[in-house]
Formats: sequence, C-alpha cells, structure tokens
Amino acid sequence: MGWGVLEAQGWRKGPWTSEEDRLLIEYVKLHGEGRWNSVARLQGLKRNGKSCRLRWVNYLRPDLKRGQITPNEESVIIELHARWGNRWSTIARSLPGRTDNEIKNYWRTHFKKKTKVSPSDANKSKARMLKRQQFQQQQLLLQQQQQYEVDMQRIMSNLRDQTEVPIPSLPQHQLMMKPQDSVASSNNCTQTVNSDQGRYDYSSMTMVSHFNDCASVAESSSDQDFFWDGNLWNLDDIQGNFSEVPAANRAAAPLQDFNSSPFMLFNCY
DNA sequence: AATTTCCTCAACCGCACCCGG
DNA sequence: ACCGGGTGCGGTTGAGGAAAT
Repeated sequence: MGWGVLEAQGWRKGPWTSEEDRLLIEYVKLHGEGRWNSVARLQGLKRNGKSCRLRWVNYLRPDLKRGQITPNEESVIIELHARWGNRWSTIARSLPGRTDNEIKNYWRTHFKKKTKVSPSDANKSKARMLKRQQFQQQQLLLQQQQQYEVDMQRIMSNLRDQTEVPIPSLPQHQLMMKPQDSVASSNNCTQTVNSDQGRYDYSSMTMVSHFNDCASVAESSSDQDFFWDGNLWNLDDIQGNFSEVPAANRAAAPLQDFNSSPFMLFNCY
C-alpha cells in the first residue's frame, strides 16, 4: 500500500491529479451528485465511490469558500460546538461554503490540543498561531480591499462613460474602514460609517487585550464584547446587529498593533 | 545552514444508517 | 425480516511546508 498507487482491487489511492479532478467534475456536470460508484464505470476513473464523493464534497464543489476561517465563522463554530459537540456535518450546515472536514480540522488544530499542553508550550503555540493568523488575515483583507478598489475604479470610469453598472458590495456584508480614518489608535472615540448596506454609528468603542490573565478583560467582558483578529472589542451604543462571542472561548493573544493593520472589519446583518 | 518540531489539511478508514429489492 | 449497495459521518493518518532551535 502507498500514496498515489494502485490498490489490489485496481483502485487508485492518495492525492488526486488534475486529470482525475477534471474527470470527476465532468461526471458531476453530466450526471449530477450521487451514484458515486458509477464514476469509475462511466468516467474511467480508477477511484472508488467513497473517494470520489469525498473529493467532490471537500474540494471540488463550486460553492466552497476558500481561505481562512473568519473570526465570525470561528465564533459560530465555537457556539455550535458547545451545543452539538463533534457533530461536524451539523455545524457545517450553518457555515455555507465550509465542509465538515474543514471545520473538524480547524477545531482540532486550534482548540482541542489546548487542553493538553503545558501553559508555557501553550503560550508559545498561541503566539505563533496568532502571528500566522494576523499575517493571513492581513493578506486576505489587502486582497479584498484591492479587489474593491479595482471594482470602484471600474465603476467610476464607467460612470464617466455614462454606462450603467452594478455597485459592488464588500464580501459578506463587511464594512471596512481605515484605522486612521476612524478609531485611530486610541480608545473611546465616535465614528460614523456610511456604506451601501446602511449607516452605522460607533461610539465609546474600547479596544482591550484579551489575554486571559489581563484584568481589562474581566472588567470589560460582557455580551457586547466583539472578537476580531485576536482582539476583544467592547462595542457600546452601537446601532446595528453584531455577532456575539461566548466569553468562555477567548483564546489568549497579544494586543493588536493597530497601526500596522490596514483595515478594520465589521460584519453587519 | 542544518536539523528538529510543529501545524495544516487532504485523504483514508471503519462504522452506522438508509433504502430498495 | 433480511440483505446488499450506496451514502454520510466522525476519527485518524501522513505528506509537505513553515517556524523554531
């Protein structure tokens, strides 16, 4: 037995090739999902039905969402895991574009092991994880913002040409604002944000570190706390509806360097 | 610079369930 | 009621790459 080789029954195992992917996609286009055991017969693919189904469900499905689990999704996972336990497929149904496998992997790497490791190891690991998360989050936001700017430039240029084009919306109804334009790097200020989704007023916004051993957490923890990219936000007096994060599930992380982050991101519904 | 450790995630496995014959 | 094929689910493994030493 081994990776990428033929088994005794003639089934291939291991990583999928692009040609195998193409054949599977073609099969689904022609016959739809299901009857996975027919794939080998109809498409000449040397993969068993289970392998085909798994490849489609976890990787090839067109509605899959790629990239990092967002803070909002993380809070949903935490909340639903508290309710359902390891019922990954049930949890996945609440996260469009995410697979049970993805959520299961995310949970295992980000939460489960924390119960086993020593405090010093945990701190090292958390710091490393956070560093990576922050980098990936920044890359994602930069990418989204660049796309948004490209779209806006296209619109402006089209408007100049007097042609009708749809106004793009930010992904997942997210509002973005530059820190220097809004909250700056200090606490307690008021800001109004206008977007095509509506108008939101933020006031008395307080940024706190969410180290578990940090006193400010205990003081500011409430149902209104907002968890974003390694930071806990206390959002008082907000017009709008924001997701909540269970207080029990705040992983330790260092204070976010606000000025280094290109954009703040808020979800609104 | 080399080696070790850690992390991520695609893919596999075994079991359970469903459903038609 | 039983059987077998198909499917879904949760647990586990291991390759590859990144980070730490």
